[in-house]
Order: sequence, then structure tokens, then C-alpha cells
Amino acid sequence: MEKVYDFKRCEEKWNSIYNERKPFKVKIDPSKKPYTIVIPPPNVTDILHLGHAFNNTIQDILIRYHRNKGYNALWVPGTDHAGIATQVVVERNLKKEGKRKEDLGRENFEKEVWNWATEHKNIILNQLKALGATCDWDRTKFTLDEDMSRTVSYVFKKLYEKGYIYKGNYIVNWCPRCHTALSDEEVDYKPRKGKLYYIRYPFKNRDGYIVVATTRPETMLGDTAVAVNPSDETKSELLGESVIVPLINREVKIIGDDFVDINFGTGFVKVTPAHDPNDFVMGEKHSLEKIIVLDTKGFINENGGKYKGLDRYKAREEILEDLKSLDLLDKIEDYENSVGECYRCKTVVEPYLSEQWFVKMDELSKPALKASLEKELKFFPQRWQGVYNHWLSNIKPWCISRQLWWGHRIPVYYCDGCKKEIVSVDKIEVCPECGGKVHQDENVLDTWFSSWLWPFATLGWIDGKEDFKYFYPTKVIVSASEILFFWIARMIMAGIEFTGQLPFKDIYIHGTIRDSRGIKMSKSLGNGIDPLIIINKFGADALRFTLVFLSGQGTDPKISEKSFELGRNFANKIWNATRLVLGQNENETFVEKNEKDDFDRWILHLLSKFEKDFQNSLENYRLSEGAEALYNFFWKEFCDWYLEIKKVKRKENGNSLFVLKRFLRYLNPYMPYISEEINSLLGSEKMIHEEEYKPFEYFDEKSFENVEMLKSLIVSIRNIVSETGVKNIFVRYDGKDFEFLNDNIELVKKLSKVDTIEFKKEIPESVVAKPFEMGIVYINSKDICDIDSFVKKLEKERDELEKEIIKNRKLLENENFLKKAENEVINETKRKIEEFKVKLNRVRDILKGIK
RNA sequence: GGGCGGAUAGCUCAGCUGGUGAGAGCGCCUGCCUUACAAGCAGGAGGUCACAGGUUCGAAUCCUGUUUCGCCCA
Repeated sequence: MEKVYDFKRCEEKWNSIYNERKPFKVKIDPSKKPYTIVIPPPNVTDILHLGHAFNNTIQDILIRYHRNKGYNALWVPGTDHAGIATQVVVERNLKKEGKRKEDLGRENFEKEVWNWATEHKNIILNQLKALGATCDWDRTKFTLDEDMSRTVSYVFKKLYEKGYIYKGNYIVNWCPRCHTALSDEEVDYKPRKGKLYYIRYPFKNRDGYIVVATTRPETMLGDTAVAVNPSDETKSELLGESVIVPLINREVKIIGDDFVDINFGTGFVKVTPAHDPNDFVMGEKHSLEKIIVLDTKGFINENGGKYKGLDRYKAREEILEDLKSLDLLDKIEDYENSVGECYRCKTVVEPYLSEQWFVKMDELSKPALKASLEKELKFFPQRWQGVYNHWLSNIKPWCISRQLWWGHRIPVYYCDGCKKEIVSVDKIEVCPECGGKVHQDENVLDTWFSSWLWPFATLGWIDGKEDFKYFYPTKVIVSASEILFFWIARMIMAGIEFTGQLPFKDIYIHGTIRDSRGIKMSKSLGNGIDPLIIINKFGADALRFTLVFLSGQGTDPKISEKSFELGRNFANKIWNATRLVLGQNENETFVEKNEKDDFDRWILHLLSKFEKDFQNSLENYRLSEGAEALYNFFWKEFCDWYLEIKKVKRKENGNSLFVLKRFLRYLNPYMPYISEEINSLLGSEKMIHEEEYKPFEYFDEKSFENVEMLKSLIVSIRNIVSETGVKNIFVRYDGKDFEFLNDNIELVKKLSKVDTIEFKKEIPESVVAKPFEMGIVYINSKDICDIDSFVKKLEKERDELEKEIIKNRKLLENENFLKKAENEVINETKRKIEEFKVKLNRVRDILKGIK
């Protein structure tokens, strides 16, 4: 075996075994319990980043852990077509060649996007494999697969027939660059420094004017009213009067609506129902005309008079110029407000009146909310439940149509003859009513309209497959918080509506990976870390272990490249411990030995405790705790003590092979490659998940205490040696089982590297000494460089012990404590006092000796 | 504006239903190339658990307020 663990060789080896043998292919097996996770399908827009690596590591740990426990563990992989995001990226690419999608036409453009998608799909799947993900690759799905599309159309039809899907004219968020509607969730609001323009609207029938304030003066071209709050007494007398919208000279009425904020601007607001969500509501209420003045690209249309053809910002400039020359621009103020941006291309979105398809959400949301309130759904960490409940309680219609070319085309057909609207799962050419020619709706569906079906659509729900019956519902969804509404809540609604069951019961929300400064990693900021670079430099095992080790449940880990040394070092430690164990024990087996000394009993005791803690952590999605348990048990106990002790005792392997073998099974979910490799080095033909592991439990308090006492003695001796350099040690032992200590005195000498150890009943005066668990360690010399700080430390310890004793005694003197505290706690308090007293006496003895 | 979360060692974070005598990794200091590992070993320093009140026999942990950082929603 090499001195340094060669993760590259090892990972390549096991990856090729995974590829050849397909060991993670899953079949229905009624004798086993299923454990299913569906992957949050990564977007084919781009390749995977560190956040994906984190997300998928968590899933793979859960899958491998349960597979090792004997579940029939299925992890369904796949990718998402990511409508708008992918289209934007491909358009950007075309632009570099000086082309627009319109130049190619819809069909050719779709081909371009398919190429992009296929290329990235493959990269993504290979990245997942490099990470060690044990998906069942033969079940890989893409949201645009034929059966997925069929599911989408089928579901659309169902909801349409139920009256949940409808078409309507509403104000939507419109991206003038992407030429499409966006759902509320697809808009990012950011504060922007802008201006507030005060514009004079002259009265029609008398002299004078009123002043309205607006941040978007160009929308005045579409004004169809001016509104005041009726409770605003100074203005209410003007209700019903007419004013003239300047520049287009439209006569509009002053209306009253308590929607108007008295404190905004002058208290008069212009009303543009086709270009503002609030104004739209007012427009409906007061039956105002809705005049659209912008086209889909953000240019003024024919309703804008002489401004027609100008870009919205150019139009704003000219309008302001014209108002100024007419002396109708009252004033301009600096103003900061939040402005919506397209989450993909960052263009400022325009509230825009258009005809779109919507899903009515109120009925769908009710059972999804109920499942949460009745604790059928469990959130990890729990706080996300509140966020989920709040969103579902205030849910609004979901705008599902997008004016894109990439996605599921809306399965609605219009008859050119009888004008009928037909929804059909299968493609149709002619009208079933009149036989006339039909054309399909031009729009595609929001990406999430396919993603929300993911947990059951991927399992063959539409075709009534056995897979669906056996593997559904899944167990848990592992995701980042950003898509709690977009995706998780909607999957729950779809699951209940279409399958009658929750698609999963556990929701694990993990944190966001940040850089060392705490800033979210992103491509545009250039602070991202490519997981493949880390895998090449440190290994997939190191990547996985480090990410999970560094992030508590749901917290945002801060990561730099250096962080991954942690996992690499741990892998190397495991490797070298194996070298030692195998070198010591040729031709040995890894079964538990019947013949055990105290040290064997001690390590088996700790192994049992570790196994219990580890499983408990994983059952509760405390993955970082599991990582810590692995790290501490293996490194701090097994390597630092057990292996060192066995080295000294030269007593063959003891139980080191047995412990190592069992440890590998628990390590496997976190560090699959090195654990497989070592498992095979231990002579197994099987892969870890195929191994049989019997439950193991071995507790021995007595041996545990003895060895812990010995450890504490050794540490104290090392401490004195390190401070004084004196290697002739005296020990006053206060404990009971002297035999154990006496039997192992050679071991103590070797491990603490001293020449002699003598036992004494009393300690003489004038010594340098330290307490340990069961006594005092001292040397017969005052040769210590810094006696003052030595004394100071002891005095500090004495003071602390005294404080503790007083504190605990006070508790026992307190009647309320005795009345209210549990017996266990009271006994523990008494025990503590006794222990502290013993320790205090030791420290006092030592101090007496020095002085 | 509304809601949620964080503030614990120099840094990154654990600390679960109050019983803790506050932990880990990294970094730092000292000494070691000890025949598994210098990606290592041994020893060590370092904390008013953001602040102020409160509840309690008992608070890092629960409540209220303040400061501050972050996220979500409008």
C-alpha cells in the first residue's frame, strides 16, 4: 500500500466498476421495503456547481445509508428543461454569432436548444457520477421526455375540465427582453434610485390644474382616470370633475378610491389600468377603459400617438421634455422604490395587461396546508413549516403560460372554423366538432408546471406502472430553500390532487454554500468553486465529507478551497490506519474475538456507542453530526488510543480488524470510494452494500472507566514531561482497581515516554505535580522554568472547583430545588460535589507541596 | 412595511425536550521526521455564549426589548 492515499486511482477504479456492474439498479422486490428519493432535477442551462454537489451528496448519503440498512433504495435521477433560463442562455449564445431566434424560426431554434440541453444533460449526469451518486441511471428522466409531456397534457386537461385552469386578461409581470409573462416568483425586487415626477393635469372646465406624481411618466399615455382617497377632505369636492391628460389630450374623470395612499406624492394618483397592478384593480372596480400603450418589446405602440415606436425609456425622456416645454412638469424629486427585474436576464419587468393561462390555487392549496398543520409533513429544520404555511394561506392564481419557444406547448387547440377551444392530450389536426382545421396555442407552460409532477411522473404514474405502485410515495425531498414555493409546495399540491397521497413526508431544506466572505457563490460574481476541480484536487470523498461536516442542519456553510483539506486528511488517516492494521495482522480475520482484554472491551464499548449515535443522527437528518461521530470515533479514539495501545502490546490485531470493518459500513455513505477500496483490501469480494452486517452491541462500563482513567494518567504524565523534561515519574493513585493500572504500567511508560514510574502513598513536599482522574502525578524536582505560572494555573483550577462546589451546595440547600428537580438531577448534583471535593483536595495537596 | 432566521474561541460552526463542569475543525504557540500517517504525533493558550431586562430551584438554551447581520414576502 502506498504511503499516501491515491484517491484518483481509487475513484477511477470504482467508477468503472459502478459503470460496468450497475450495482445500484433497483428492481421491485416485495420482500424489501422501498426507500425512494427523486432528485431535484438540475437545470440543463448550465453545469453543476458546488451547491448541487452539496444537495446531491446529502441525497446520496441518505440513499446509501438506507441501502446499507437493507432497504430497496431507489434514487431517481433526471434533469429539467428550465424553459426561460435555457432559452435565454441559447439566445445569448446566438447573439454572439449575430443571430436572433427569429432568424432561425421556431423549429430550428428548438433544435438549437435541444443540442444545448443534450450536451449539458450529459455533462451533468457525468458530474453526478463523479461525485459518487448512486442513482439508478437507467431510470434517468428529462422533463421533456415523451411520457413526461403526456403527463403534463393529461394533468392540464384534468384541471381545465375541473375549471381550475382558465384563460384571462390580467396584469402580469412582463419581461420585454424575453417577451414573456413571468410568474410572481420569477421576479426579483430590488431597491433602485429613481425619480418621482410631478406632472400637472389641467382641469377641463376651468382654469388651474391638479398635480399627480409618478415614477413612470411614460405610462400617462395610458391613463384613464385620476384617483384620490375619498377621506382626503381637501380633494373630495373634486370627485367627478374632468381633467385633461396632457400630450394625448385625453379627458379623464377624478375618481375616489380608498386604495389611494394619501401620503404618496400630492395625494392625486394617475390611474393606468393596463400598466400597473393596483391601477388594474381600480380599473376593474370603476369600469375604466384599459389602454395598452406598450408593445411586447417595451416600445410605445399606436395608442401612444407621436411617441409610437420609441423605447420606453426614450419615450420617458421625450415626454418629460415636452411636458417641460408646456410648463406642465411641476417638479422632480429623488425617489427610491423597489423595481422588479426578470430573474433570468435582469431586465426591468413591466406590469402588462395580457391574456394568459392561470391555475386557480385556492382549492389545491387547502389539503396541502392541512397536511402541514396536522404534522403529516415534517420539515427539517422545522422553521420552514411556518414559511410554507404562510405562503399557502395567501396563495394567488398561478400564471402558467409563457411566450417562449422552449417547453411544453400548451395542449389547447383552436378551430379555425367554429372557433372552438379544444384541450387534447394527443396532438390533433382537425376539430372534433366541425372537422375544420385547428391550430395549437402558441405559448408554452411554465417549467414548474412539469416539475410539480416530478415525484410521480418519473415513476410511471401516467402509464399505471408497477413501479409507481411500489416506489411511490417517496420518502424525502432534499432541496434548497429558494424553491420551497416554486417547487416543493406545488409538488405537494399536485401529489395530493392527482395521486391522492403526499409525494413525500419529510422535507429537508439545506443551506446555501457561501464563499469565505459569506457571499453566495455565483457564476456572475466569479466566486464559485467547480466541484470537478475539487474532485481532481482532493477527491470526491473529501468533497462530500467536508461539505457535510461543515454544515449544520440547514445552515449556510462558508467554504474555501482550503476547507477540503479536512476531508482529504481524514481519508488519508483512514488509509494509513488500514496500512497499520493490515501490516500488523496478516492472515487475520475480521470477526469479533472472544478473547478480549480491557482495551478491546473499551473500544467495543465505544464502537457500540458510536453506532447508536450515528444512526440516531441520520434518522433525524443531522448529517453533520454523523460526520463528526465518524471523525471522532475513528481518529480520536480508534487511531489515537486503541491502535497505539495495540502497537505497544504487540498482541496481534485484537479487534482492530473487526472495528475497522464495521466502521467502513458507516463511513460508506459519506466516503464511498475509500470505504469500498478498503473493504476490498480486507479481502471481500462483495461491495459494501452487499455485505451482511449483524446488529452489534457491547457495553462494558468497568473497562470503559478503567481505560479512560489510564488515558487521563497518560495525558497528565505527558503534560509534566512536556513542561519539565523530567522522565522519572511518581504517582499517587487514589482509585480502587489498582491491579489494572499496575498490570499496564509498562504500557503507560511507553505511551508517555518516561523512564520510571513509582507508586507512592503520599506526596512529599516541594514537588511539581498534576492531578489526573484518579490521583496525582508528580516529579521529585523543582526544576520547572516557570513555577509561577504553574502555581497560577493550579490556583485557578482550585478557585474554579471551589466555585462549583459552592454553586452545587447552594442547590442542595434550596428547598425548591429539592422539591422540583428530578431525582436524577439531585443525585447527579450530589455526585458532582463529591467528585469536585476529591479533585479539590488533590489540587490543595499539590499546592501545599509547592509552598 | 410584514414575517423568519442568525449573533457561542482569532475564523467556520456544533451544542436537539432548560440540569454544562460550554465543544469540534481550522488557525496560533511549544516540542517532535517515534518503523501507519509531517495530509502526521504530543503538549498548550484562547470564551462576560451580542446587549438589557424577565421567567425558573437552575438559562448559551425559554420570554420581552435593544443592537446588528442575513433571508423571504408585499
